[in-house]
Amino acid sequence: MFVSMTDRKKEILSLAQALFREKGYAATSVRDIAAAAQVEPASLYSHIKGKEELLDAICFEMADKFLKAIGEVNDIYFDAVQKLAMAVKNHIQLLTEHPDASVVFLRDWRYLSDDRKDEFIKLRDRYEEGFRAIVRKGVDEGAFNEVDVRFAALTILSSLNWVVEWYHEEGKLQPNEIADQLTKFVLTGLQKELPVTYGLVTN
Amino acid sequence: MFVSMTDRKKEILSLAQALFREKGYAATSVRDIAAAAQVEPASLYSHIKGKEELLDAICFEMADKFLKAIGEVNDIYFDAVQKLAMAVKNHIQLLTEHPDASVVFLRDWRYLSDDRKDEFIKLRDRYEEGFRAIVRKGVDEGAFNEVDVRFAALTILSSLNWVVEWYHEEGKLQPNEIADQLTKFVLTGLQKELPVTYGLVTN
DNA sequence: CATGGATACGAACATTCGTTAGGCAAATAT
DNA sequence: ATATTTGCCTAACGAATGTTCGTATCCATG
Repeated sequence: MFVSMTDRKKEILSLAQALFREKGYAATSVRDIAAAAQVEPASLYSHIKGKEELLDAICFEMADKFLKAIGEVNDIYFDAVQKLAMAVKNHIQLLTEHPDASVVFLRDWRYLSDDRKDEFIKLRDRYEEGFRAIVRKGVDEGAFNEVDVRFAALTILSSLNWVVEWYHEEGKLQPNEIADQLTKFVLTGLQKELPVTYGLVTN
Repeated sequence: MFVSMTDRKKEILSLAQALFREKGYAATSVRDIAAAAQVEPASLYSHIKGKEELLDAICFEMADKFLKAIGEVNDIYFDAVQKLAMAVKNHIQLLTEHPDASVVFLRDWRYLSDDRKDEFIKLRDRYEEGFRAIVRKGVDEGAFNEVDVRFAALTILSSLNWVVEWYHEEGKLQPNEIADQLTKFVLTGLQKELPVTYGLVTN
């Protein structure tokens, strides 16, 4: 992560991520970050232009990762169910691989400057559109129920995103298992299919 | 809301809610709230003990509402599916009826003081336990798939909570319609049940 | 050896922060 | 009519905020 950067700067970004996640961007001071980096506050400015650059880097790096992930899915897979499964898997993969950055990405992007925030929202919408496209494809092909596409895509993403709130690496569930369970949940829901009664044709 | 309070204090709390929602608790200053109330900052302290009292009131008022809602559900309804439908309906009802307070409740509770935060988390866990109980009941009765109860309850709540991010009162979907769609989604998922082939007994 | 970038420092800046003190006028209660 | 409460004011406090300035040290490259 954070390519084309000094090692020290990457380190600072990494520390900032953790602090932003823990306390929130607005409640994290430059002095907090400096303390974490074991450096005087002023020294940070040898590496960064300002506090917002840190937030900016985190948000747009993650946006880039998510967009690449959904791009691959829509390039490679054909079946809507397969696409969805892969999109979920990639999404969970990113959330669990970069838990700090993900929380900041999901929660603190609105502290970006107005211009950058607008840009960010566009990227996020492109990502959501990736999910909408999958749902739409599923509906068109008759594989999915005729749901409101926008509504469904947002609901799916919602159920995925909360994972960062309770996921810990020590936990018993592995990212792929989480993804599998979520995919199954999204596709078939909670309710058990009632077994077809012997001899009765229900259609 | 905010029973046993001066009208003026209720007004201030209402304004604070909107600001906290818009900018986040940490990024909202007492002066912002004072300006919204068209009053000098110092005047607020005739009504409140401090900034945190506002956050505290919002979080615990909402916690109370949510707990009452799930309490009713578990008192009245018997069937797990019915319980779930009602829990979802009540949850969406509260989210859409108090959108500002809900966002603060869901997002900014961690800026409570350590003591109050601990209390809050207990209440939140009791609410989640209400959902776990429903899922558990459904599994025990054979109505639901044999899912991880904790995992399922959190996923359901996640998919519900994101509603506050995109719900606007002008929108075409009414709270009850949102609740119905979400209930259906949670119960049966996205995938269309394949029609049973004529004459073939699939069980 | 000289140069320049990377990294860090102490000191200080202007602002903003949450909050307190003390007072004053209008509304309310006795 | 008097006393009390309510609501707001001006002024100011100390602390914390993000950031700038000028300088010093290290290290790799010319």
